[in-house]
Amino acid sequence: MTIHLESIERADTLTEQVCQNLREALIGGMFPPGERLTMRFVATALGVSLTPVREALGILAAEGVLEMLPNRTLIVAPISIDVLREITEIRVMLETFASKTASKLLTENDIAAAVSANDEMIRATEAKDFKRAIRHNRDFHFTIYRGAGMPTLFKMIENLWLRTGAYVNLTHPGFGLMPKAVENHNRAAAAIIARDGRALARFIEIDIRLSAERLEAMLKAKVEAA
Amino acid sequence: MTIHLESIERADTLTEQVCQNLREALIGGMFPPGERLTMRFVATALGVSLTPVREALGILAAEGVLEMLPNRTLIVAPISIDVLREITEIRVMLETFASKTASKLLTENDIAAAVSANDEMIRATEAKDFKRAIRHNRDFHFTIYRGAGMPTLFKMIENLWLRTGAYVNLTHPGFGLMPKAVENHNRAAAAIIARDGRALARFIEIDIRLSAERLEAMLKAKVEAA
DNA sequence: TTTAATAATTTGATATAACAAATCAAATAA
DNA sequence: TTATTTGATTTGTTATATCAAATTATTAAA
Repeated sequence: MTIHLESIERADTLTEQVCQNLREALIGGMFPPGERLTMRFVATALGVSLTPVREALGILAAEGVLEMLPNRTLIVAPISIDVLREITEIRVMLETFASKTASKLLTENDIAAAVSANDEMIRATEAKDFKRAIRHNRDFHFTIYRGAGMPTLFKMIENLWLRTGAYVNLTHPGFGLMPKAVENHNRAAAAIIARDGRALARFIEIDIRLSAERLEAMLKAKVEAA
Repeated sequence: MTIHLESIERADTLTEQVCQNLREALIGGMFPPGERLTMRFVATALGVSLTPVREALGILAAEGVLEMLPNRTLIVAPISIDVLREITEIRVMLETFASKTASKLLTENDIAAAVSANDEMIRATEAKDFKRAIRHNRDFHFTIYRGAGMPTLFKMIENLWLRTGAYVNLTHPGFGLMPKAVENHNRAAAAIIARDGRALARFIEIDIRLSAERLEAMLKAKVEAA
């Protein structure tokens, strides 16, 4: 007899949990860039010992999400304008490639999910619920990128998003309301439905560059203020 | 009085040293893909405690260089053909971009270094000293990529190289001798001197695809053998 | 001899202890 | 008051101890 049972997944390691926890906090804009993260603080906040926290922070630092100062202090990595521009060009390459690849592979479910995420995002923006809007924006993009079926590419894109994540909460309010951006998003959704990879890639690129411009303006303002 | 002293760099953390050590071993092909790495083995081999080893392995695993099996065992990440193709496409995008950017920025020293690395690589290949050839090939490529002045991009490229690193030592002997590859390398060197970014990018792409084909053939042979 | 059950060993996960470097606070001297 | 020095505290680094899961070795049963 061969019974088909679901394979039991072992519970995540504490390190993985801490990592994920911090990632979500970063995406949620809980820590502003430059904020210092001490190990004992994170450890007591999450109720674990130093060991898994240290490992998690080490991983995030290796990914460039956190930055280690010469004193060995870890801070949420601030982004210079140069690095932002660099990340933007890389994002354009990777995300347009993922979009083109995905457009042929997306299931009907994927398409429905992406379109609904887009709708929800616009609705949330209109309701000025920016946290929700940001989440749905993420869902929209990542539903597409995941659909490309390329795990390495996906991970790389995720990482680049994470690195700007701490800033997104700061730029988005104004950005979400821009008619240009909304219109662009809707066109992207239409391109998904039509499985028009080239068009989708074009709109994704515009989306990336629009938000990068936004962020750059914000960074410049910050530099001047200092 | 203001004396200008060189800033003292703190010695690397044990974790960083272990990380670097393992990276070099991987590049050098010391561990075949699939090889298991136990923490205690690495720890005693390097004469440190488990803690820094565990952190280093965690980082390498997060980077995809090592793979964690369901049992929590860490092995040198084997590469499937699908992932190889994925990595190849990403490499083409990132490395041609880096090449184009670098061609305008390279200093005369950089150019000299790249050209000399190329010469050395060909000479080492002719002498059938493949270890040396591999090292100089790396130097050639990374001198260019570093010249783009894009730290994030550079890190990403480095990581992709590392992931195929464990295989390179297996494919290279035959590859290095291919007249097509040698000729292509020489043309790339000429393009660097001429600061012809577009041409350089073209040759880099050919180089990537040639070696990827090589590797893919090897992987297929391996799969059949199993 | 092969299989099943049990014991011994290895290995990864986590917490804690100990130390050194860095930071901060308080006290003292200018 | 301002600057300097000393002392106390925090923080990162590393090693070790402990435990549970997994693997391997051994023994007993078929």
